[in-house]
Amino acid sequence: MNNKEIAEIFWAIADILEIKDENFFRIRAYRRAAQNIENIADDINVLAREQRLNIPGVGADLARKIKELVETGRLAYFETLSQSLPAGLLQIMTIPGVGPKTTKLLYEQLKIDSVDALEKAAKNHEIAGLFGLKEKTEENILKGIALIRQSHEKILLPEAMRIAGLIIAEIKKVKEAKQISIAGSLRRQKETVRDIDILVGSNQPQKVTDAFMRSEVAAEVLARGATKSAIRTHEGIQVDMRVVAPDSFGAALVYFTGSKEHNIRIRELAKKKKLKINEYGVFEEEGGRCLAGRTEEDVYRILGLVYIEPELREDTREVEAAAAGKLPKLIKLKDVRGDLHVHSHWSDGTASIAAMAAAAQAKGYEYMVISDHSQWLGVAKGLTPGRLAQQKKEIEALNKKLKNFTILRGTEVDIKSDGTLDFADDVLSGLDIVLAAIHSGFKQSREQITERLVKAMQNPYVNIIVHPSGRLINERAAYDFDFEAVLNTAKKTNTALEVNCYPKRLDLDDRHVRKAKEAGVLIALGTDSHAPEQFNSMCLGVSVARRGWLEKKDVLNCLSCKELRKRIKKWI
DNA sequence: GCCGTTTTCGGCCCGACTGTTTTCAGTCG
Repeated sequence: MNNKEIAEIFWAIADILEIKDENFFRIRAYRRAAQNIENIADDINVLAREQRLNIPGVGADLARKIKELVETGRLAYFETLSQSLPAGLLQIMTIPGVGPKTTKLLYEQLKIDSVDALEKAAKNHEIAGLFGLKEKTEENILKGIALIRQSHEKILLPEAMRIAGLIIAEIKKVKEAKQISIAGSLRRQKETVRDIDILVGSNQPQKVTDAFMRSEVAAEVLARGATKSAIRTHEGIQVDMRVVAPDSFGAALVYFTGSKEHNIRIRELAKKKKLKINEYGVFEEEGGRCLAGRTEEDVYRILGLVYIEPELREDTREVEAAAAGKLPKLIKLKDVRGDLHVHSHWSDGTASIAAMAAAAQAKGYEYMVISDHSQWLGVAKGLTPGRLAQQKKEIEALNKKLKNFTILRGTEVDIKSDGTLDFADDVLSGLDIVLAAIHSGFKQSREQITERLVKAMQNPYVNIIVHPSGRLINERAAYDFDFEAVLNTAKKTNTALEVNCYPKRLDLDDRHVRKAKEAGVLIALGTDSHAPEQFNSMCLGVSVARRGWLEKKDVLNCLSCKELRKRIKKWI
């Protein structure tokens, strides 16, 4: 049973307890634990086995429940609890606008125990007339059901940024909008987001809201209050906007950026200092004097914290680090000096090496690695050693012509299902840099896949393992492998691990990146570009790196070309 | 159910909008 599965059970327990109207704080405790279990990259099985379950929000009781789950695959408490309510009630609770109280009411009064039954009842107008419910609620329930039946995938970062950009452009036309910022999980640069949040500083909320509603992306108005409103776009994505006075913009930005857990943490901290923090500012508990609010920096400073970058605001020890002045100085896009993973039309890319080099140079890079696929990957026109030798001539000729730019000769060599590499050592030894990757056998056992990765890293010529977990967001889960074992070998063999910047990959993910840093393993950023415009996705990899607490020194391609060549040498 | 620079007991973040109400509960973020 993995972290995700155990977290799911805790989320479900919280929902059931909520329907049963149990103690709110007990419910919150389950949710907090679930969130934290999802936030760590450590394998919870290993932690449980080695008595290392010191996860925030997990006390003696939940640790015992985790152990039970890990050891038996079941949890007696959860099974008893689930049997006390129909499973369909949890589904009903996922309908927007329908919470635990309504779910309970519907079940007790009308025996509604599934989304289908609820839909039928709403259509037959059986709901209006129940205590506190009328026709409008029936309408909203039907709308909500339609919504959850659409495919409910979270959207990828670039798509969310595109939509946010269109709305911001519209709001910018309003001269009374003094400050505009994205907020929420999008500002924290999570790899996928469920909705888009926008914050505006203005003394004329009415005018700003009008512009928001007018935006061409708006398909439907979900809520419209004096300062807070929401729309749904044609793509079905919810966009929330909040307008506050410019003097409150910083406090509101902190509040609206979240995460929820981060907000709770700093509000608790404020309380200890006899302060109250809300979206309008930081106030003295007694007297209510406002001490900060205009900028985020002010808000954090009053709390005794240095500024915390949005990407770190996940309540994963960043508040403690900020209090101790030990936050990392996060890597920035402009620190990146080259791209370590680029394809050309020699394999499955669309452009020539020269065209790719020109695009990389336009990005201000000093170098790029041409890493076309190896022969085994037939679908990608993988190169034979013969064609690799021909490619060498082309690259050497280009390098002679190029000024202040170097094309490094590499390969993305396939790690075959038996763990051997697709090129012999004498082929690999002739290259500047070697990337290795798994492209097949995703369903092999944890031991087999771990062994393949470890074996590849032990090869004296392999410098980087690319897209190490093999996941495709919303499409394919990562294959199962022992990440700690991979880190240990990476450290021992001076092998870097990639953050692949392709929007659907972002692999490693932020949690694993942070573990890699803690283990002293270098990270390589590679766009995996197959066309010139794909160099743009470097910013996504940088976001993952930032969310993983990386600094410039943790990233291989923040080095100059010369330093890079030195740094990747293997000593085994 | 968790947790401790007041505490091992008694706290636990804060406010807006909707739909239903005549002052609020439920839901959401």
